[in-house]
Amino acid sequence: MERQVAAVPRTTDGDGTPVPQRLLAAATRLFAEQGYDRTSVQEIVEAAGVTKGALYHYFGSKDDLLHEVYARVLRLQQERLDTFANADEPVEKRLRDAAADVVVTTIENLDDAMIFFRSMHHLSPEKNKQVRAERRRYHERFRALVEEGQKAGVFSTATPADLVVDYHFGSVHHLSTWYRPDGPMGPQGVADHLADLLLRALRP
Amino acid sequence: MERQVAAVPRTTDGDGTPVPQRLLAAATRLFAEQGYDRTSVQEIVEAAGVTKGALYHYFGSKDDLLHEVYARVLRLQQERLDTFANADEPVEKRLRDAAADVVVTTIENLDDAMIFFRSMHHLSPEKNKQVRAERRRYHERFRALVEEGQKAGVFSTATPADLVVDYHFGSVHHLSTWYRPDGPMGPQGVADHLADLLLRALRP
DNA sequence: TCACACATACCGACCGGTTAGTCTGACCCG
DNA sequence: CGGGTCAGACTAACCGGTCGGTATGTGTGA
Repeated sequence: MERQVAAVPRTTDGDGTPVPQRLLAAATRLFAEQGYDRTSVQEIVEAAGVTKGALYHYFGSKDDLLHEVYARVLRLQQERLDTFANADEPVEKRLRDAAADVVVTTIENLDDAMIFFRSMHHLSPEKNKQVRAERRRYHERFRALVEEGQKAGVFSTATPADLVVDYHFGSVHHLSTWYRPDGPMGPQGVADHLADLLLRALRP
Repeated sequence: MERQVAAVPRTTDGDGTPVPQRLLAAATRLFAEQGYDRTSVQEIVEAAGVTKGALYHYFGSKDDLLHEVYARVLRLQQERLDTFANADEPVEKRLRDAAADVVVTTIENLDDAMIFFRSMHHLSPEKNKQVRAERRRYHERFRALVEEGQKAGVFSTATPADLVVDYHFGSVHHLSTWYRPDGPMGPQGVADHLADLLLRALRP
């Protein structure tokens, strides 16, 4: 017999997942499918099997819901990048691994990526600022990798590191536009190719 | 003394620009600033100095207005690409020129680019399909350039041409996210660097 | 019995689109 | 040359519907 942990709300309906997670999952799917503005809170609560009262009990606003989606993705990606970037490997391998990993995880969470790039401007100014700040941290960690390689002489210095990073993230950003899971290439295959292009462009 | 050309509507108010163009310009600016869904037709007509009747006299729907913005951009970019791709030059110069040019024109029309990548999913399914088709034509002309170079042996065949094109357009797509006109680098500088990265990645 | 976790019912604002009508310049006919 | 007429360009007023958000009620486990 198990006791309920106090921090977890009791109601889980037929499903075992707690309500806030269910709301977040439903919102993520619907935002990706229809866009933020075209998804009504009514749709979200219906998809999660609750009512608006429940949503506004856990989240301050529709905007908050979107912000939570962002926070989750950002945290995940920053963790992964740090792991790869701080590994005990030569810089070219660390950069390649990090570059390929962001492609794989982006493909594996295409919904989040779609929302991320399509709906950022729907966030309230302050939340937008906050997200941008965390995003910059991510960008800078990645850029540091490139600069490290440039200083060590294994990467070309022909292009400023900032631009190199934007170049690569552009292709990541773009994935949600063209990548199809039923296409000829799997996530790892795409990741290998894109990381390869980056490394080839950086050859001295 | 001049006669009015019959094809041009008479009313131009204080400004000399005809009403449909004014509506299109106002819509472009507002869509880029606030997004499609958050821009009401009321805002558009107020910015253009007319009323809703005027808008619906010239355009079938708000959706039509967006489609017109797309059509203009697509036509422009396809023309420019064709010019560069069909020039009498070695393939590596044609690719470089085309790759750099799309960066420059994108930066020079950042509003349109922003709308393009952020609001495509707001188009009605049929208009979306139409835009996608024209966009594919563009993609394929670009890809043909890469393949031509690969067959000629001047570009590496390590990466499928399709992926190379998506890689580059990813960075173009991404421009509206990070490029700032008051930043340290001008359009041509960015274009040179991005084209350089592409060509370097394609070295055999 | 009290705090929490929701459900129910409702609000004012605003949206895209429509409708009926007005103004005006161009053209035709005598 | 002149005045009637007609189409096109637009205006003002309005519509049904939907939206995000809220106020209040209720059941329940601790």
